[in-house]
Amino acid sequence: MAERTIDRRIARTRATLQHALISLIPKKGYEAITVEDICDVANVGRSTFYAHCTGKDDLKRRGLDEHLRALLSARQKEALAAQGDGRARSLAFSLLLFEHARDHLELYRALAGGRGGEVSLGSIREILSDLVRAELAVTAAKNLPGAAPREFVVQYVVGAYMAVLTWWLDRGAKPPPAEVDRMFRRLATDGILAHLVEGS
Amino acid sequence: MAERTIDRRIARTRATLQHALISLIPKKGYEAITVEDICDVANVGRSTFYAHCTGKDDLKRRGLDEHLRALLSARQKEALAAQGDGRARSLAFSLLLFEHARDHLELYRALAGGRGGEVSLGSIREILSDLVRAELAVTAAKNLPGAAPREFVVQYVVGAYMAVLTWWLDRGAKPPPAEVDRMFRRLATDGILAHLVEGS
Amino acid sequence: MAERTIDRRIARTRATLQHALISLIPKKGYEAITVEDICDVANVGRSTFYAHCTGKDDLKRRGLDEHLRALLSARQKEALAAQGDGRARSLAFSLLLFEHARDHLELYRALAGGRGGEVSLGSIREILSDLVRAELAVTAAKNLPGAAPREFVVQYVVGAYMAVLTWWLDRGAKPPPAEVDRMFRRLATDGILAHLVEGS
Amino acid sequence: MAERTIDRRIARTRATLQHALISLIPKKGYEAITVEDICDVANVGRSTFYAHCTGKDDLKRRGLDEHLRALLSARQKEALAAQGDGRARSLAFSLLLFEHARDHLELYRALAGGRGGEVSLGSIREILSDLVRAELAVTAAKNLPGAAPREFVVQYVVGAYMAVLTWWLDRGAKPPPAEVDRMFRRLATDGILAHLVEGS
DNA sequence: TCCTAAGCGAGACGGTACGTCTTGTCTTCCA
DNA sequence: TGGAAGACAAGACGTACCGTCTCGCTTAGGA
Repeated sequence: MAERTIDRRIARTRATLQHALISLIPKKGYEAITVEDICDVANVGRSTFYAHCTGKDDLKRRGLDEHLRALLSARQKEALAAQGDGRARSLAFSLLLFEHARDHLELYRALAGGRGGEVSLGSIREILSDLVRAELAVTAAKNLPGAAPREFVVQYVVGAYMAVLTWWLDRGAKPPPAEVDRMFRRLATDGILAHLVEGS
Repeated sequence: MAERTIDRRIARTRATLQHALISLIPKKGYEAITVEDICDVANVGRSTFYAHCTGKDDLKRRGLDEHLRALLSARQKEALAAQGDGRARSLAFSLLLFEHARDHLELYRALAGGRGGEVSLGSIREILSDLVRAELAVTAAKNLPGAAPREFVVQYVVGAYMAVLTWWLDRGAKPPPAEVDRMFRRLATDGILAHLVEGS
Repeated sequence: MAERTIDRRIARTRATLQHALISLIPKKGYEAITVEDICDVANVGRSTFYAHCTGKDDLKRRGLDEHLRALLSARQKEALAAQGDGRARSLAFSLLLFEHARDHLELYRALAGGRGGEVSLGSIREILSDLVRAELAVTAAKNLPGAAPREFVVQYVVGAYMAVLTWWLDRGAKPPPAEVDRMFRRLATDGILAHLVEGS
Repeated sequence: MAERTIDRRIARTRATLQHALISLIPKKGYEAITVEDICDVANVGRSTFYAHCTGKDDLKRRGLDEHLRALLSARQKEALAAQGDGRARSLAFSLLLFEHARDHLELYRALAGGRGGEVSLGSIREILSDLVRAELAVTAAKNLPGAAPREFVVQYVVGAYMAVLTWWLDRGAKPPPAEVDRMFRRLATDGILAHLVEGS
């Protein structure tokens, strides 16, 4: 069979599975979903499911990965390119992702909320780490003696961001993205002491 | 039967179960452990297990959490009480937990490492949140207008700490606790900008 | 737990499974029955099923085996004991089994009919072989030179009997057992030539 | 494409499938063979397989049965035609099949041996039944009163033959076909009593 | 001292999800 | 246009855990 035709069929099945998973998450919660549930919704046999991924987690990861990595890496390039003032433009992904999360609120809340939240966000975490790592490589000219290793800072920033994002989503994403973004970047760049004594 | 004797028996069984779980974690990883495994190691019948807790997670929570909460909250009080200078003493739990993690490296790495890491650390996260929340209640006199909500800061700090802790453990906890603690608190209090431009 | 109590519980479950299988055979035919069907009828979990037998065939065999071997070996002893005239009493099992089959017609037709018939009858075949072998050991004084080996005769007789029994059951067991028994033993003892030329 | 060419192609594919099945039987046993196995060996797509037959059993039947039926019915006709003395020539298929089985020992043992033996031999049984039925129609002039129905005798003879054949094959087909044939026909025509008291 | 109620081990059980396997259908392309 | 390739839906399989349960055994107070 022609490769392209097959590829298209496969891609369509894969997409159906992704969509089935996403549509189920709000109904039952990620943890409670079974492979059979997904197959039923997607009108797909169990064997087909396992022909495409090794399990529920794998399916989720593949979907999220492709989605996010495409989104972020594309727009991140612009941000990095347009970067003049290190302070103003640093952590460029932040606003981008807050906005994206608000636009796809259902999906994000489903992924991040409740028990399996942290697991689900593993992929986002990795992607963000890549971005922050790249950004720091530009921003921080050299690895100063006595300073924390660059990877340490990466983990610090990404960990903080993920926690804040999750919390914001769990509360309904009520403050507008721009404001959350401002708060996060202020804490990240200036530290909590500055925040505590002066306010914004 | 006398209540006290019974209580003692019960406590002993409970402790045996806790110990069985902890001893299994390094061997198979938390996720892979089954209730039967625990019962086998503890020489306990399934029914007894379920007489004491509702499942694996419950057992873990009761054990680890009580343990940690006792450890941290006790010493945290001293820290809070002795707190004169907000800068020097803030985030008092940090060094304490780094040290504790290094002392029980096997256990922590088992909990934090690999796949289910974030899930397992959920309890620690909650405990830390409580601590930071309490600390901020003292440190930050009022909720300044324009500043981030206090809970936002809590999530930020705890998220960053957990990420850094996990990363440190995954790397083998090589830098000494005191140094990691210093790096973390520097980033947290003064922000990454200070870190980037000046060094320590 | 006391052995007897457990044994009783186990025996009851086993019996329930046997009964479920037997009750299903007339409805769907042996081949079409799934393990899940049996479990549903028996109100038993899959795991319990597999704790008692290795599969559908095994369940069937265990049931049939116990049942028949008990029936035949008990009554066969009497027959052998009372045996005076080799001609009149030979192949003593024949009438016994024809009658038993008619009394439990549903069961036998279910087992013997259709596709899996021969498979199902494997156990009966073995049991009968044992009986005939024992009978020949008494009847045939010595292994005459030029004659067929005794085991050959055993296979011959049992094969013929099984075929005749199956055929009779498939036709509804209409001729009375006594008559079928007479026909079979006549053919077996005197051969088909005698049958063809003289009649009974 | 010319019809004949197509027909030839079809026939060739069919033959390839047959051959694939036969070659697999000794390796895995009939029951364990899957359609995919056959397709792999035959270098044929699944769709092609199902274009030629409805399943594994169908393929076996078409192959083995045609083969045997051709072999037996051709030579059987001669036997029936040349039949003068009912005793000497009766059960003419017997020697023929014993010889054929010995010549294709591997195949027959695969079919007859072990578990699924009787199932696989179902086809042979049917063919033999047809032959014996035909022979009896000639030999036994009329349905004598009191005698067993003709079909009863057919089942009796075929059952006995199949059992003896299987037993012989399972033992390695050691006695030469002629001898087994003699023993079988002696038992069949004269009965076991004659065998027991006089020998050959 | 015996009695009695609880904790406990043992493990059978009903259930549920898993990942694997085979079947038979269907679609697309190639020769 | 027949056949190869193989994706697919369907669904049975045997396994692994789960959480519930029933059963006796032990054991340490209160009678």
